[in-house]
Amino acid sequence: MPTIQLPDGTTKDFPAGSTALDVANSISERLMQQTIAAEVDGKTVDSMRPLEELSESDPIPLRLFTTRDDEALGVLRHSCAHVMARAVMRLYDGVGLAFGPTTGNGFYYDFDLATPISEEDFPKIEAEMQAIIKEAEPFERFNLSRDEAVKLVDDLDQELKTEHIQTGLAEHDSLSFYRQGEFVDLCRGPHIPHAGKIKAFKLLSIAGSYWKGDANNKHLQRLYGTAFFDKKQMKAYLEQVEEAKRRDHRVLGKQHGLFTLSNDVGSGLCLWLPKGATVRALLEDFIKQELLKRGYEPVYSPHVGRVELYETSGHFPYYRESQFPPLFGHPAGQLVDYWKTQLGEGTINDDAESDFLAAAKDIGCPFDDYPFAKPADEKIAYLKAWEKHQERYLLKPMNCPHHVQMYKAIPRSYRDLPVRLAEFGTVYRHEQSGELNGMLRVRGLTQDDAHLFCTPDQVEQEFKDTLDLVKFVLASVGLEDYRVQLSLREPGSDKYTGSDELWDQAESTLRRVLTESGLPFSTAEGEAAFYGPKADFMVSDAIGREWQLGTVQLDYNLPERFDLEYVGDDNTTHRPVMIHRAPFGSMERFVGMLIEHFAAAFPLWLAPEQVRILGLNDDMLPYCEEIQKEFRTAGFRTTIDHQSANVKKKIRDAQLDLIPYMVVAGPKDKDQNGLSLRDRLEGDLGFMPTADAIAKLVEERDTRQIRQVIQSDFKGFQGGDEEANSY
RNA sequence: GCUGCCGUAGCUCAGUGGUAGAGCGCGUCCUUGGUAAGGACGAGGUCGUGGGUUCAAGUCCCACCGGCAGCUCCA
Repeated sequence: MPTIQLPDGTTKDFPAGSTALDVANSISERLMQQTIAAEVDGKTVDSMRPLEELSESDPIPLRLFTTRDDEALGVLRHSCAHVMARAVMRLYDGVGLAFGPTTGNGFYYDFDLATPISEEDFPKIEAEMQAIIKEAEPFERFNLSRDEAVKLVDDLDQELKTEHIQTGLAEHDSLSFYRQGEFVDLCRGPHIPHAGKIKAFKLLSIAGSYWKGDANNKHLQRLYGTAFFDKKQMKAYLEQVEEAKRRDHRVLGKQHGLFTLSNDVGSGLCLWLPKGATVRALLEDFIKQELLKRGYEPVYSPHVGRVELYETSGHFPYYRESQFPPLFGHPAGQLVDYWKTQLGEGTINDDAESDFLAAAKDIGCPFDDYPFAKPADEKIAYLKAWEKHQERYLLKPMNCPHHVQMYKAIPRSYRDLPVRLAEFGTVYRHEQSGELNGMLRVRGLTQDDAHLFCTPDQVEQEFKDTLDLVKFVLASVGLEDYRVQLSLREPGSDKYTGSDELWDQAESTLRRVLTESGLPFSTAEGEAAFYGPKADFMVSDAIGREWQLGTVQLDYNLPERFDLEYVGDDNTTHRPVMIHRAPFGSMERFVGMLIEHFAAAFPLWLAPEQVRILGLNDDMLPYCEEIQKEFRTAGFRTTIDHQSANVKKKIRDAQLDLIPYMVVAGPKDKDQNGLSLRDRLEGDLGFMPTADAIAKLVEERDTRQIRQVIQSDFKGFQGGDEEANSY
């Protein structure tokens, strides 16, 4: 007879075999109706399984998940994925099932299917799903031994499931399945009690994918959908998706002349047009001012560096795949580089080697004493010795090695620390072509970068100050809603550099400062950089989407690799600690995100064009110019609309151009030495003296007021981690 | 990088084998007006690039370049 403990601490005995639904029913029938799943010992479980099967604890701690809980929504969606798979199997022959997990916004299922599915097939599939839901059949769980499980999926002709049991699940002795009518699927669960709980669902898109995410594996068709407990929530979600499409920075960036991409310049190489450049320059100026106040020093570094520099830092050849190829001073450079790689991989033969030497000789490198008969590593050493005298440059993939050289340029005493070197540093990364996305993912980007070199004792204060800076700059553009992800090392893993002691110290420092800061944060084990733990800012935008922007990283690795030192108060040398930090991340990504956040309607302080002056007729042009002069003197970016059109047309154009303020100037305004002001949000504000209008705008600009953002009440959009329900 | 789809005027798009179209924008002229589109006329395209098929290619085929969606990746 199990004893159940509810979250409020009360305990109660139930007959053997009682389920979470029985417990809910004992409280009220209504609660039972709303119960979707349960939590036992911190794990989400089926509401229809006997509780004593689920826990050894006494009493058993139980929490009921109802339609109001996010956990329940995940369970619902996963069950809906099963319903979708069942519908697809009814409609098509020879459907192979792969995985069908939930995502932050819905679910998908991967199918191995000869017939291509297209969006035109969605109504058909949705109708079949609706029929299944109407039947409201229960989800029934059963366990099988490995052998029985293999036999079952074999009988069902599910080759992928067979493979998965034999490889991915090799360590499981017993495997769970769920049956719903004729549909049986290998699945960890949990599920909703019956299909009737799905009150709103929709298929969203079809896409290609690969078995287990590997491009060498079988190609699959992935069908995406979403589900909710009621139609209203789903409608809100779908509207949010539409709103996101309307805010696409690639469309708005083109429409408003913010940035452009050119085939001839190259993929992922963003061209900042005057208006976009204005926004960026304002943000950069703003940050520069702030950094000066906080003790940072500006530096500049070139866009290339010798390959040796990145060999020392450890980024070359490790990240070679995502770097632009090296620039070689000698024509044989590339040849030698290639040959070295071949030697390293052991994919060579004598003929190829002779060809290589002949080719090298042709372009001026006889290599007379090449160690022909020696092992590959001696040959590599020989070629490396040659390379050492050659020029080999890399477009810089990060700024740290350059800043490190600046630190090393002069001897440092503990009295000089912390040293804070800041630069808008442009770096180049050869991202895969399929990854490029407008300004959000590019190949040339400018980080609002800085490196802090400090003593171990100073780390805590510096980290605290950095958090404070990030909070301040985000608030200045109206981004107040964010959380921090603290990325820690994976315990027991050997892929990190630095002693356990340093890591423990670094991680506990970050954790302590984050806790004291009051910022919401979550931890992610195994997500740390190889050189140290980091704190990433996950920022929510106006319509509730989350973006990873700024980052703060502790680094014990580069100081070691570059042998950085300072002289301590004990007159011996010590190793400084480095902090990498970029509040915006990159200017490209940040401005791209801001375009979507504001839907290109930038607040007054950031608007490329702040005030547009509209004359009532052409006779007013001289007066418009007088007004413009006064606004310009006050530091505003303004233009005069010279169209020979009526004021309605000029206002419409200015509204569509998202200009924060319009000045309408007619004879009546001129007579009274003033203007009529129009706010893009409020409309006509009526007549006011020019000085008053300017004072009003100066106030709004200098306090960096944010007036136009719609704050969404839809939370969790694009949020949340993927949940792997399918084992 | 992989799979699929796409590439026509500055922008958004129509045009499926027989001499290139619309709307918006742009230019000129008329209009001179009070808070989201006044009117007329006009300029503008070797249809992404290179091959091929055909009497004939924007249209069909191939390759390349670029874009989009998804996958994979992101120091």
